[in-house]
Amino acid sequence: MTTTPDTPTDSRDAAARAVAAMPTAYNPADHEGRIRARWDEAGVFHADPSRVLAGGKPPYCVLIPPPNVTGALHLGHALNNTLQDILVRVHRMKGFETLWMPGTDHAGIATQTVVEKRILSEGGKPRIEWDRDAFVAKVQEWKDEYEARITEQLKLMGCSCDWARQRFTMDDTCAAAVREAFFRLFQAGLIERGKRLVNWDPVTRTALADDEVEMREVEGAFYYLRYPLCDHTGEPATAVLPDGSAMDHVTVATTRPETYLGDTAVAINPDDPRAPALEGLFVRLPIVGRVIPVVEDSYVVMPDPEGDVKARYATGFLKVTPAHDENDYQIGLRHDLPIVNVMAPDASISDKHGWSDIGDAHIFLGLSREDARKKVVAEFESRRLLAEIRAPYIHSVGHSYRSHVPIEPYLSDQWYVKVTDDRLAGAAQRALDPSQQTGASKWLDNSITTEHNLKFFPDRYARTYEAWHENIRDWCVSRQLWWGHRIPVWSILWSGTARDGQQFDSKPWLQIITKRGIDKDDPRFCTQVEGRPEGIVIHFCIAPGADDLEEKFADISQDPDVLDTWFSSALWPLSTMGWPYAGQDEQFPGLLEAFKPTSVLCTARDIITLWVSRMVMFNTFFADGQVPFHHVYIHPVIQDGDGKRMSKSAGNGVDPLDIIRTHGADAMRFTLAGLASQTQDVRLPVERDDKTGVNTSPKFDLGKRFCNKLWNASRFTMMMIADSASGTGVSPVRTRLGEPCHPDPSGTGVPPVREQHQPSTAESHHADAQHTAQRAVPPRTTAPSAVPLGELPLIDRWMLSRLSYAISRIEAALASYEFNIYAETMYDLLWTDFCDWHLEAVKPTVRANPAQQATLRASLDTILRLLHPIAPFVTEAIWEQFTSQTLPDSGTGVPPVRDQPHSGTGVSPVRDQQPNHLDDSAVSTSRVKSNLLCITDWPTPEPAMRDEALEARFSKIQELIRLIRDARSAVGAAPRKPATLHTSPAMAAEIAEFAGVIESLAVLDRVSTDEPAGPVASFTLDSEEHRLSGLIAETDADAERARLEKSLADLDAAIATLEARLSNPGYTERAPAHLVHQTRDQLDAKRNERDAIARNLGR
RNA sequence: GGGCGGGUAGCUCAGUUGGCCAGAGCGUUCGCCUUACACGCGAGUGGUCGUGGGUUCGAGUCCCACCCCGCCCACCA
Repeated sequence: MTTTPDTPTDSRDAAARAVAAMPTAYNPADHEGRIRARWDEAGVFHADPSRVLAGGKPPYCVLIPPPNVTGALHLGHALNNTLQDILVRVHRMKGFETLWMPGTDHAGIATQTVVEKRILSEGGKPRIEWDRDAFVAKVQEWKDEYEARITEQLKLMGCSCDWARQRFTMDDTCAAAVREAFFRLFQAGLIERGKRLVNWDPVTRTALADDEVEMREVEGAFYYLRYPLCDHTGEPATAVLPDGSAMDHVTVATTRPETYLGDTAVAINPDDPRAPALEGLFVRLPIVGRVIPVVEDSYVVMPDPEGDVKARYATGFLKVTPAHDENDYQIGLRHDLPIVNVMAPDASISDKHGWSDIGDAHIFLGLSREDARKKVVAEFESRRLLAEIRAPYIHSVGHSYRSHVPIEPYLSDQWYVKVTDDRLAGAAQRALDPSQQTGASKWLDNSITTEHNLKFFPDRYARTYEAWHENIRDWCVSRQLWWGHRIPVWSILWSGTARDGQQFDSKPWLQIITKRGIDKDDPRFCTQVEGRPEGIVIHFCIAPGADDLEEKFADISQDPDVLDTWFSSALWPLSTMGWPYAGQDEQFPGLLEAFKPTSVLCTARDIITLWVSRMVMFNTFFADGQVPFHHVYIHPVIQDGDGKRMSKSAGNGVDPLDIIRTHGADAMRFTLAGLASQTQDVRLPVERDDKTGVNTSPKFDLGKRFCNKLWNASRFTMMMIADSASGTGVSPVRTRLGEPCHPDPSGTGVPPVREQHQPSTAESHHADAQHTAQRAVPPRTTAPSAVPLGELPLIDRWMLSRLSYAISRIEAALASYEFNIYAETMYDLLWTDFCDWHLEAVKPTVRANPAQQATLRASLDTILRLLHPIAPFVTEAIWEQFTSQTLPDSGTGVPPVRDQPHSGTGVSPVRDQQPNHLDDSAVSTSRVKSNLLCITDWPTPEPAMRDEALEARFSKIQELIRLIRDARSAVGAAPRKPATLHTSPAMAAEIAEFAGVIESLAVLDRVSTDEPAGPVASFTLDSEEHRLSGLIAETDADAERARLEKSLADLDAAIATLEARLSNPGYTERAPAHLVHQTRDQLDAKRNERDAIARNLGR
């Protein structure tokens, strides 16, 4: 069955010429565009749910965290998407049906803000003067521009997204999901209207959610204001304190004097000794003239010079401004105080929003809060009512995360999602994997069953998630913006009493809808009634698609507000898959069934509260307790070299496209992957290129060099193969796979623990449901199966062992999302093991040894496969060459589309797909099926190939070679000057086992067991002395002497350490015997080495 | 104030359950255009592992306290 395909010799020669024609440096720009086009044409990134549903393939799905359409992608996006692409590509190669869903986020407030700014900077009119629809159209233009740009950037990075399914959080599909979700929540009583203090952004003039507020340290001041005491009529009054002194005013301390206009009380702690004297008294607000009570409230901090910050600054009297401070609002509720709002939505002082007793305070009207502060202070000072200013006072103040101005606590009517309900926060909390729950959560009612298999990587982030739900507050979802999903609620004010003098019944809405001819039992709407001073407001929420109902409400105004952008983001796992109409829409056949829950969410930690939590809450609510994803991988945040956040305005940002241009996409990806450790931040030193003005980082050079190294190692490998392939091209040696001729080195018959196949991320959580599918992915190997391991030269067996080790290590790293280990393993495998040792070792022999060529082929094959997810372009480019060389009859015109891989029995047609056999007929099969690396199989570790004993032997050899090179270098001998090694018979025999490798690598002309004649350079390995002759002339003896002196000193130090350890009775008595034994051996060895060197020094 | 992460070579970072002389890349020094790669090859130099205690025969690793840096949460008296 082992026929050799007849391969035209001239084709072989052509292949050899093609390899020779490869440039000596990898130039990414020569390849990336072409490779991208090939992927595109092959359509290999398009997921087909039917392949999952038919039971053939296990699913693997990743949802992109949709980038905001506010601007172009930055380096953080590059990291985020590189890591996702790595996961997706690995799983695609493993035979999973992979879906990476791309898309963008409309980013309501952020986008509206940047567009407003741009319009103004281009001389346009402010938003308020625009027609709403026209403005939204303008934003839409911006969105189209940036969506296209972002998509292009992702493609340039090599992201293997399913572009045909790209979504936008405000497209029709997502809009339908938003309407449906809102309606269902409304119906379930989880959405309600409330008049509360909200986080108000006076610049964008909208409410913000709690987590859209960022705290910033500001330098402020404490102002001490005097309020004259009076009685309830406003007549001046005095209080007599316990110490007998009289008091005609109170002094309040505040950082916000301008809010005094809205004060409706002054509070004192009931435990304050002065409290009884003030009982029943009032104060008169200066200028305003408002008479407000002194109330007792234990919230008030009593002054204490030794106490905390508050106590040190406190006077014991607290001005209470319910409309402009959350705590004051609470005090106001407790004491039933009036609420006086003295500000307009832009935070200027205004009497139009709930303030009528202006008095003489009209002088402040119209001022900004900043100017009002100055003026209030000045007016108090001129009236001798300013007791003191203590500055600076450093404190943190909430700022809008978009406009960056201080947040104004502002009383307004807003829509809230009651996330404090057990069905939302509770369900989200219970979704957490039990292994990551602290057990202390108030939400853990185990009588409610949900899927609980949401897992965080690294697991510490589970605590962030958990803590968030413990203290969560209702989510304000209405935004006073134009860019976003309009709230589907129509409201009407029902004023006064019903006709006929009757009180209206509990369902005034009945009259409203009856009048409109709407069936009261129509399930497509639901209502909520809100009591207000001016009457009753009835809110009608209309289900999506009920256009006739909307028409009937046409005379009632729809809520002008839009939803918080995170509302639609929270639905991302559902809306991207076509929920809620997935079943009825041709566009989404089987998507939800096939790919939900998704495999992993890959994001940065700042998004855990904003997004992750809300996705889980909504998903568990809308999808019967199902989690939206099994794993949440939180990757580090990239900072600049000084640990500062990268930002455009700070000028320390790095543009991914610049790096792709200068270094190539693969170089960027490799470097970024190497940064992705388990820590929370990583630093990337940023340097500015003075010529171009472009920011870059020396870190990316590593990736560039690495790609170049791969390119050249591949070139060399292919030359070695191509040269020799002009004969039969096939080894005469054939064997069966999986039958190691080499005895199991460990003697245990099992591979080391770490080498065992670990379930991949997706495999583990799909384990139950996808059991059958799992078996459909058969194991494969990287072994050059046609040659028995035992007949390969030792150096080749060593290389295969290193390959096997690398595969297992990468497998483990991927399972725990340790991308840096993956990258580092590839670096060591390619650079150190393959290039530095294996290629160098086989150079003299490989041309004449087909078995060694097979090893080279297997090595390159495995390296390309393993590296492809990190560096898809360069590996794919080399693969083109590699496969066409292996199969010179390429160009058949067969599209490089693989028909369903791994389908069927699981008995291994897969083996036929490996080009790494010596059996070229097998390779042909693969060639016909596909020559795209991105859909070629992922290597699995072959335990038989791992030979730890051999690796240990070769480590010793490597040490020997380093010592020889060191000696050569130290005595200043020419690098290529051959030397003779004089060694022990045992070592000579071991060297012989490696068949010339050592002689070649260490530049030896001979290995001898004889005594050397003439001057030598000597060194010791273990306790044996080795000498090199033919290297030094008498004149170099001084250098050799100096080198020996240094070795001697090092050895003396080591011996002292070991002796000290052994002279410690505690050590010899209590340490494990094998360690003590080992230490004794070491000491003996060091002493022997020392003696040998001393002898050579003539002592 | 509560929580989390970090402090290891000049720089950026690894260091798995405590156990040979603490590693890598970059930088730097010396020598090399050696049958792919000068984006390269070979060999060096370089560390009181933030500080102080403790546990242990043995601590970068475990415990306690403290000092810096960063992040998250809470807080405009």
